[in-house]
Amino acid sequence: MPELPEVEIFVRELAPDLAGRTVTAARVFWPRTVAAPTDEEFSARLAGLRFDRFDRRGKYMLLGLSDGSTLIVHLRMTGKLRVLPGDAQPDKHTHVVLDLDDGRSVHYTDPRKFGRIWLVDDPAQVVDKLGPEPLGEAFSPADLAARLAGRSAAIKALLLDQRIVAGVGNIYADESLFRAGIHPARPGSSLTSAEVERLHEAVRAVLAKGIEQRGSTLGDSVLQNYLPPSGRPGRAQEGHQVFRRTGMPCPVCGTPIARIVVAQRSTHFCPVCQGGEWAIGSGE
DNA sequence: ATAAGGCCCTGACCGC
DNA sequence: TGCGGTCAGGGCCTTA
Repeated sequence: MPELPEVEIFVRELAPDLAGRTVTAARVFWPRTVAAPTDEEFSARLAGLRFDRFDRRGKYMLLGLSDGSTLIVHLRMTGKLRVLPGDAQPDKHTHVVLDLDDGRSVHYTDPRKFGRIWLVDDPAQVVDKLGPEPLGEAFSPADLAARLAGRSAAIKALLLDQRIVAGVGNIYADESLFRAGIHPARPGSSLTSAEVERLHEAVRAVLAKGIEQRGSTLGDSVLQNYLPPSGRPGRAQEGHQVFRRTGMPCPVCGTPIARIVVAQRSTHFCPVCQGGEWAIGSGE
């Protein structure tokens, strides 16, 4: 699933291909993919606009256009954006195609149809609820502690809440909690300040390494959930310590990695390294 | 206000 | 081989 590192690589790879290109036509095959405005208005407004800015907020791609509006793309589970030759045929999973003035086309494909695209005047209309960028200065141990205060939900669930911190998904949540040595089911408010500091460091380190390794490509055929526009798979999955490693030895202590469900998400952790002795109300 | 559960979707996988 | 059932999963919506 594309999370912050994967989306970052997407934007970086798309930028040189799209910069200065003008959209000549927009074709929508699955209207629900376009969250706003209506698909007719989407196509009508997009024609004639030129890409000139490229940014990311959390897991959202922000593609700026020449009239000041922004094309926002969220890939969710299985969305992909590729720049293809103009004669490339849309396949059964292609939901939106943007034709460009250089004869090529941007294809949005998404087998799960969970991804969404917006065309808005102000990106805040879509991303204003997001918490701080984890790699930015606004994200500090104090900020994280404040957002966790009084929260009884599992820390794993809170890490997945985009209002706490933007861009962390299932993979990097598990990896961050492992790096910080924190059990994923711990109530958010039960973390000590030392643990919050470790978690803050872990989130940043894990995401930064994910970007460095160009994201995690956990392929399974059509559902290959992440392949950047260049088609070069990422390598971050090779560094995963716990994610989808159920039963395999913990890289630190050798204990088999366990899998539980937290917040309806599969969750992987080391029962020993991640606080085997924790219990609600036990202190320490 | 927070927490928990359902929903959207469909390929993959399992059992028969 | 084919069919039915189940699962995964981010974000949004509803319910308590």
